[in-house]
Amino acid sequence: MICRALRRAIIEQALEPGAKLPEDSLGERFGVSRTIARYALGQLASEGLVELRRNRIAVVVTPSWQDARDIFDIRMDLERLIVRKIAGKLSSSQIARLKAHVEAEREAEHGPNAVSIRLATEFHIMLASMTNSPVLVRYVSEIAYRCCLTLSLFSRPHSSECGINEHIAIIEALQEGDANKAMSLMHSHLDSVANRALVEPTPARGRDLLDVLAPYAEETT
Amino acid sequence: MICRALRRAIIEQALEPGAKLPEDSLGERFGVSRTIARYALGQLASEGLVELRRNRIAVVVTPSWQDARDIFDIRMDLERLIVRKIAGKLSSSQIARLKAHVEAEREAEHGPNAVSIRLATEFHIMLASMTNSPVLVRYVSEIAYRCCLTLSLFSRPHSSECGINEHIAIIEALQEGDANKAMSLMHSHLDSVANRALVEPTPARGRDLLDVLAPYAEETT
DNA sequence: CTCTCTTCGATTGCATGCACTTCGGGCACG
DNA sequence: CGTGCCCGAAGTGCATGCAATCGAAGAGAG
Repeated sequence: MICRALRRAIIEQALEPGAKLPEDSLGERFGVSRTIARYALGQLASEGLVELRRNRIAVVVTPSWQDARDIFDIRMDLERLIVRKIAGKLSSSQIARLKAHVEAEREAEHGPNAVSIRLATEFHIMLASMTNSPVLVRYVSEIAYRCCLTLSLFSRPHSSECGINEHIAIIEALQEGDANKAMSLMHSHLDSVANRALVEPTPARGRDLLDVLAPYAEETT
Repeated sequence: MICRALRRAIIEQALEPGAKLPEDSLGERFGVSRTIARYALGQLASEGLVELRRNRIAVVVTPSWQDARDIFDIRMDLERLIVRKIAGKLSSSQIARLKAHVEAEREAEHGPNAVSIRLATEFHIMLASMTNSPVLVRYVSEIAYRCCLTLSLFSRPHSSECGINEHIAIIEALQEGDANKAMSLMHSHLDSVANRALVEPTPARGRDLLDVLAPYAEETT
């Protein structure tokens, strides 16, 4: 419960990376005791959204550039696996649900950026859930959520419009049962998201003093 | 700590699927309070090794046949990704560590079955860790551990000898830097493990009355 | 004015207490 | 002999208390 709320707050960037998450405050805010808040933090930590440091306040993770690349790599493989699994096997009601979701994406297109990012993410999770593979759903959810974080860090001028058309194309390929086409569409979709979004971080724009000084520190060691 | 111990107990089948895990007993056994035991159970649950039912004693999960297939599917993809990532990029010390591990596998070959299964599993996790991708390590670990459980359920006459030679072949392909060869070796390795191990459960041999009756129950709903 | 040390409030780590739920054995009854 | 019910023991869900730890602000020295 509180877990879900926290997760949403994080992926919609209401809590930006680095934000502190004291157990008391969370508990008080949600009307539960520290025990519950603590449990939620543990869950989120195991999903890689929260960083738990011993004896210190938990914080929203700040994914590194390397993390981002890793995660996108894995995501690419998993999502290709998903479309391969479900291509041509979707019921008409499932297709309808997908199309309805894309419609919702289009409506939110000019709304708040965080919402459209979340919707785009949920589209992928919806696809995953249609494989009826709980593990796959969990992994893709987790990875997709972390991609949200990453996108918020490394891509200021996010524009998701093109993504919507690609979603539609993927649905059509799935409907036709053309697994290879769907896989290559998904591939290029994710690839374009990654390349559009993941602009190599300008080392100068360090959010944190430590990050900026890291390369210099190496010389002195 | 207690988490690691429990995990090992589960994957070595000291605790077989369905075994009850009361918080008090665990805490007492490990000399900690319920709080810690409870936390460990939560972790293991999020790894899919333990099933947490509200107000009821936690139990070691009993993977279904369908779960097993799903997990092997995903594993196949992830492990192919791993060898693709590390082919030709391993240092000589890494190669040495891999070979040493295989040697350990060979030594344990005629020891207790559970140990050789665990070693075989750890070989794959070792490979994953060489990608330097924390997420990949976590997923493969989790999946591999669950495969242990699955193997213990669906394959009585387990023989891992052939697996050892395949491990060696994979190492050599990685050393040569032949990503495609390594991937196809890994593919056939996992495929043979899956097919050797995952004998379709004979419906008659229901461990549990509920399992047997499950298909019939659907009609009545 | 800056740097360091110290101290105290803030926060976590863990254990324990209490209320509620579930389980299992015994007992009455068919 | 089998079946249903009931109640005590066992176990979980959650809150809270206490000690240990961290960190930020303030005092003091240079």
